[in-house]
Amino acid sequence: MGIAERKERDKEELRERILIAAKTLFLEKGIEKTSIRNIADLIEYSPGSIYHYFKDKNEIFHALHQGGFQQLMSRMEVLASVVNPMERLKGMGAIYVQFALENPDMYDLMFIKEAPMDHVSNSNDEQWKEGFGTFNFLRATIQECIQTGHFRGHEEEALSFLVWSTVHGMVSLQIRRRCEVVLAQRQDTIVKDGLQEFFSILDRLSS
Amino acid sequence: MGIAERKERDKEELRERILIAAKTLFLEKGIEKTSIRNIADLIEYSPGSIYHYFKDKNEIFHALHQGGFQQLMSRMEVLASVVNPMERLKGMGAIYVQFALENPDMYDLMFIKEAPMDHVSNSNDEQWKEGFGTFNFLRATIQECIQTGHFRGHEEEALSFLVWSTVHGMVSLQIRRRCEVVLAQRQDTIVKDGLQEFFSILDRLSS
DNA sequence: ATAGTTTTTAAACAGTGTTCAATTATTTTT
DNA sequence: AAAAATAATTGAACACTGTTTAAAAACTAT
Repeated sequence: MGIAERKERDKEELRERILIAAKTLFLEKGIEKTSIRNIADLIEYSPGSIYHYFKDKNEIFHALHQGGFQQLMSRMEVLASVVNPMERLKGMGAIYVQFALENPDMYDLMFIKEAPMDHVSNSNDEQWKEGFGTFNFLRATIQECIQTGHFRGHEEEALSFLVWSTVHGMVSLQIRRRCEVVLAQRQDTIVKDGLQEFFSILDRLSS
Repeated sequence: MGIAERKERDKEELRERILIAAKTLFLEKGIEKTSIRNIADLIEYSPGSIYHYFKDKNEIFHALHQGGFQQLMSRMEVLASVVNPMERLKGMGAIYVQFALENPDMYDLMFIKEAPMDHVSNSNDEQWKEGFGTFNFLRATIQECIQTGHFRGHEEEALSFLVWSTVHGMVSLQIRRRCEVVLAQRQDTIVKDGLQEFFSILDRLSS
């Protein structure tokens, strides 16, 4: 029964090729301008055949944005060795912002675009449902901070959401070009400067 | 020469009718699903005629999102009577979040969608370029806070951006449905809870 | 009434996501 | 090896999209 396995592998391989083509085009032109026909052209298949591997266009981009989470999570892993939870927390913020600014399109797909979320709510998506590892990592770190006497009087879950929101807010205003007009002269540094302000606030809260 | 004026008024009136139709459909179905043909159907004109009043689809939504800023700004005006800058700052946060949660589609258009920004960068848009009133109001308030001894050691512009980012982050994660999966059981209250955490941090910073 | 100007329209262009019957390729059974 | 069954692939079609443009209609000025 090795044939069935080989066919399985072939199918998986083509699926992967579709994903790679989609990612290439998406990073070049963005989601909206990447059409099924573009993807089909690139892998030299007909447009219809793609629908044997993915239910629709959103499923393709949902699959792509999963890879992004793995990337982000693996970047966070260097922080496992940081024992001080407050330092680890700041490290997470720095890595998060850096990831977003270095991969704006992928970040957009992961945290801003609505396209992939249609799929998350429909099919009970393991990668999301049972965790979203990065956010749980943040929660665990903040819990540790609280246990070591920081953030007195704050509640872990809501504070975690607030911290996430703060870094997300900065990078998403930048990515979606809301700084261009209002902070034109400081566009390039404003996110890093804002992050520094955030760090100094965190420091002030810990004592 | 009253005829030319009447024609001017007629033209302005149809422009307004297009805008109203666009807003109606946009709030019903979202930007992407609102087509020029939909708008034309609603005002009982041909699709082509719309292009005599607006350069393209983005210009229509750019015009719409201007109205949103006026709405938000007028909500902020009740804070003019609040003399304590720290109280005014918290009031701004509350009003901002409330506006976003009550008008999620308009907020989306104003601060998340990329569509209207294409137009902002091209034509030098007065409403934006010479101000974006709400952000300047925030900056002025924070400057006042600093002058009255709060936020010692912080820089006004970067801190203003950070504050804006924090509230924007919370509401945009909510609007773009990133709380559904990761904070499912607390979806309805998490933004208000996060805002409370934020306020208590601000309080802690002022003493 | 005629000429000139604006406004409005229908048709066309080039594209989109998606579906589906028909074709081709491959595997299994006889 | 030939025939039957299964799976993969295709091209055409459907119902849309934003936008352009030449022609028609409506209106104003002479």
